[in-house]
Amino acid sequence: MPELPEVETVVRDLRPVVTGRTITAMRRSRQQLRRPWQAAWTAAVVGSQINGLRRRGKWILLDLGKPNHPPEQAPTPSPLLRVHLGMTGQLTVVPAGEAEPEHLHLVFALENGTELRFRDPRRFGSAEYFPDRAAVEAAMARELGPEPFALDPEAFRSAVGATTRCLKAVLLDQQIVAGVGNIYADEILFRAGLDPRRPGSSLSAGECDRLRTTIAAVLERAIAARGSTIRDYLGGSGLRGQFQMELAVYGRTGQPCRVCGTAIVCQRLAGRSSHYCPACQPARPGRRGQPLRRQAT
DNA sequence: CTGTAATCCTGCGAGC
DNA sequence: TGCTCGCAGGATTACA
Repeated sequence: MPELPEVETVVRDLRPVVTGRTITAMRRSRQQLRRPWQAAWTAAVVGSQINGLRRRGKWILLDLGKPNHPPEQAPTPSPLLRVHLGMTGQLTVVPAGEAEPEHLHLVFALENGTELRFRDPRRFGSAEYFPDRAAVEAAMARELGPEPFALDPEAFRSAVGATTRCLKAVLLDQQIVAGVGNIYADEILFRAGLDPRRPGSSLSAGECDRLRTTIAAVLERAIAARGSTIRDYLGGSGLRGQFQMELAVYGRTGQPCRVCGTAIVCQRLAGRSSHYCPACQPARPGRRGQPLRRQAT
């Protein structure tokens, strides 16, 4: 399930092999993705040059432009291709002759004989074309919170303290911090020693700061490991991630906590399966080390 | 405001 | 061993 570390890995893998390339042709499967591909987009994309590849939250942004027309001299606004990997999306660059896998939905032929391919078995992902990059970025600035590595301490304390929603819901809220999904939310809360059920407003300033620095630390560590491959995820170069080996709580229901040996609990929070150690993540501050013997439901 | 649940979708594992 | 069923969840939307 691609979250920020997985998306960042894809972007880092692909950036050197797609930047400066020109899209010479495009084809797609008959099946629609999460958001429909408009017929007019294909004509707009073909002939474009990929000027850059970026990540914002869990979104992948491809800056497009016309060859020999630098963005600042372009007569029209600079276009953008925006991709979301959803649950099972894979974005890779391969030689054009390579055998086509199942569930291949978008293929962009590049002028150097390679192809940028979007594969997504579950079709939770999306790809959209926007003629005006600035408009999309303005919309994303409104809808998405800050990147986790640039969190303002005071603004973060204020956002977390202002809500009674549980910490799990807070971390999944892309408006509070962009890029965290279910796996890393659980891992972050474990490493911060915070119970995922606690309301945001119950955190002390110190706990809030600890949560903020742990978000960045866990995501950085996961990026260094090229993300987590639970089942489907592949990086842009087709490699699996390695962070799944380091997961402390996610997917470890009933297994002993790696720190204290207490059985990891799984409970549904914010509509998602949430894993935590009842001893290392005490329900109330200052009760560290007291096993709660809570049963999974 | 907050939570819950349905929606999209396929693959897989548990259970019978 | 083969079937059904439930679950996995990111973003969005509807509703209690």
